[in-house]
Amino acid sequence: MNNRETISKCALELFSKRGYDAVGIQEIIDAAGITKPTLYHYFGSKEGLLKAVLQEHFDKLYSNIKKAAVYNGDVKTSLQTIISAFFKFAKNNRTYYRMQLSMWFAPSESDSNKAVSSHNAKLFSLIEDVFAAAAKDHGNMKGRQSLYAATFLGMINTYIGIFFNGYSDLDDKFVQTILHQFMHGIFS
Amino acid sequence: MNNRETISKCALELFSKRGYDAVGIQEIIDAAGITKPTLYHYFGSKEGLLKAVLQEHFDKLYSNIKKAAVYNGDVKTSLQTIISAFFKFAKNNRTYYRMQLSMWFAPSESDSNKAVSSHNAKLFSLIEDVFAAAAKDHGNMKGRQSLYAATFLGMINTYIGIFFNGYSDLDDKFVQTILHQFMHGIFS
DNA sequence: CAAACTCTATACCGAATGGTATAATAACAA
DNA sequence: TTGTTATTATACCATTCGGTATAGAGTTTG
Repeated sequence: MNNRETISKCALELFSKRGYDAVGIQEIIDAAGITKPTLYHYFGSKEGLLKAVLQEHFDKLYSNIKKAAVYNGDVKTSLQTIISAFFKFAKNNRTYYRMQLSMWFAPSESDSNKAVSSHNAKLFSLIEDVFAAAAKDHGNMKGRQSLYAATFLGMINTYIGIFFNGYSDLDDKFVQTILHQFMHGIFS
Repeated sequence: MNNRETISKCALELFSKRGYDAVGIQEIIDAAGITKPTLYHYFGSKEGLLKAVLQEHFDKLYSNIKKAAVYNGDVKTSLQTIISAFFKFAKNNRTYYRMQLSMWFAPSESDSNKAVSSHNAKLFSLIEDVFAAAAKDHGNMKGRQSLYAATFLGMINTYIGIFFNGYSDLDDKFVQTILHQFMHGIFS
């Protein structure tokens, strides 16, 4: 592993554990065993480092969800596929997803939230599009894509948070639970 | 309004908007129009200030939820009352609830999360107790109080977050939605 | 070999951080 | 009036913050 990767990895771990604002550059370079100019050579600034770290992992998440977020005529199947994709990613990238989750809920004018907000918007519109497409077959869903997407993502993240806190595993039974809950909220 | 209250109010607004770590003492005293020794006289430290601000508002929230979290034989009614209590409080204390929410999702080793974790635990056990009591009438709920409480609180906070982001209002119809969704998750 | 480029270390910068020692002011009780 | 206590301001502290100027080393290219 080269210095750039080492820095990125250490930064992710520290940001995820203690938060972006609370972690100083000094701490990162100590953990990575390098010096400041090396970090600034690769990332330019603390903010640049955060953005780079986010980008790396988000790209993976985005492509996974993009593959999953396809409406083929059956809402239930689509949503189930999406939930599974999120769960799988969260399990395989716990440190990153923890950080992303905390930044998503961070104050709107914090650097953390600003850094993830565009990513979240991209993810959001992916989900929104599914509901928009499904609205053609289900008239009662029309004009509610945004609300549905927000609710759906909120529930997914709720369950991932519960998983992180050890209250449950993210197994197939859980996928069914969230799916049923959500569908019942929509169609009743 | 005396100096102590002014400081507390300004700190809440700044913490809620930009996050605890990102806000410096200097900024708070500038906003409050006082000087450092005054702040340190009343609160002792930055952490003491945070704890005091949290305590003030949490006490109100806790007593509201405590009144609402009573099981009288009907799960649905109990949960509905709890949801309404949360929604009402969130609407009337937006700034505070926003901050609490961000701190609840903050990294586990951050000062923010440490400061709210004990409060959250108190709230959590209030809800847990309701499910534990209800389990006497519904055998299938037995031993799952923790999971149910986590899910239930997660859904409530999801909807409050959606409300904060402007996707919906927290009206009675919304209470019904979350209630049905949750109940459907449990009893199916 | 020499020039150019990439990467990294020493040593430093000004500004901001959380926090405090000292003392003045004000209110109040004896 | 005098002593006491609570409250506030001036001025300061050591440390840490994010960031950089300079230059040495390693490798590549001409």
